[in-house]
Amino acid sequence: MTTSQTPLSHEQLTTFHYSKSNPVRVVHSASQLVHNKDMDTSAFIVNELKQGMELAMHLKFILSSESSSETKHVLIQEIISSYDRAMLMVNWGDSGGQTPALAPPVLSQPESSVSIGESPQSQDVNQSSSVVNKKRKATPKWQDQIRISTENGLEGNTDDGYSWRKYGQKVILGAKFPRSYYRCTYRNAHNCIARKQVQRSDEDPAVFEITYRGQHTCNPATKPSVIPTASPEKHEIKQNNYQRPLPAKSGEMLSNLKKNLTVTTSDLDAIVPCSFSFPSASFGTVENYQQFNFSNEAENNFMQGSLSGSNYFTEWGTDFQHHDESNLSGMISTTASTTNSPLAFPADPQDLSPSFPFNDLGFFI
DNA sequence: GATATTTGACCTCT
DNA sequence: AGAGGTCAAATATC
Repeated sequence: MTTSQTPLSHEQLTTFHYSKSNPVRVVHSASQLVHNKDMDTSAFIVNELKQGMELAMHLKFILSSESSSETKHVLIQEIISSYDRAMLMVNWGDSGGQTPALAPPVLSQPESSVSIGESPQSQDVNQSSSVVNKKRKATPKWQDQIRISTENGLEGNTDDGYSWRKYGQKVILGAKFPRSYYRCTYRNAHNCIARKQVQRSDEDPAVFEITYRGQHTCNPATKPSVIPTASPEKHEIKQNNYQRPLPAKSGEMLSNLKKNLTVTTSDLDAIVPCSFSFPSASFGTVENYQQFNFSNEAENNFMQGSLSGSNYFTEWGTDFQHHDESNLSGMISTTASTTNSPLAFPADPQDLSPSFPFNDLGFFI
């Protein structure tokens, strides 16, 4: 047996959570979805502190209104996590850096109001930020960790726009559901080292925890426009009649959509910052974010279901316009927690809720 | 036939 | 030794 896989000097770990039952959409982390290698630690710290300030100000605004306690709680959580991350970065910088200079610190993930089962993997990641973490495999350098709990009504939406090939499944000790292992379909063709793990939450089977390792070095342009067939829960998907790729028409629509949604991630080895490009249409909620990036079934159901073509965006706009308080909290949470990735914000500030106060604060650097 | 998935075995790490 | 991660042959699907 040979191991053809090149050891990763830098890896990216990004964890997403999917839930169709969580009442609040929360990005648990403001980690660097868009991680720019040029963005040094101090910049991250500044970002986090700034984010915390913005959140605090918004909380103040919220407190003076009749907002739900849930919204307040989310804001508080985000503020705490923001400052926590900043402190971690400071500590990390002082530690002399076991982590390579280019690798951002592993970010702690304070539990949010959305209860999500932590996998051993993510626990390791969390611990590694503040405690000397002895991970197996030469201590991978986690660059990112993003967690999203979102309600979208679409179960098992774990597609991120990339094409994955399942290469293993493992029963994890203490976990009710097995963990599935995927790697980029273009691993051989393009030497793409991206991998991901998908595990269903014990606590909430509707929640999928997706952990990304490594970044895609394959050329996204070479990716097929059809939806990857890989699924963490194949049996379920079959039950949901999601066994086949999208119909050609839907695939084409998706392709067009994805032209506007460029997700470029790269390993630090490749020194290519992650970047997202979205159309000027509404963007900023986790829901939106997820619908675009993480919905395998979502894309399918989405296309086959109620939406067609540009409705994808229209729905967002509608969603924004009708966001109630709790949804707003999700938006705030999302935008706040992705401060480090400015591209995660709506391209147009108008896309934010009218009551969204960040517009006035020069949130963008 | 090509490609993807399944799954038992093996490898690495703690 | 045990757990997690990966490989690769067998199998399934297109």
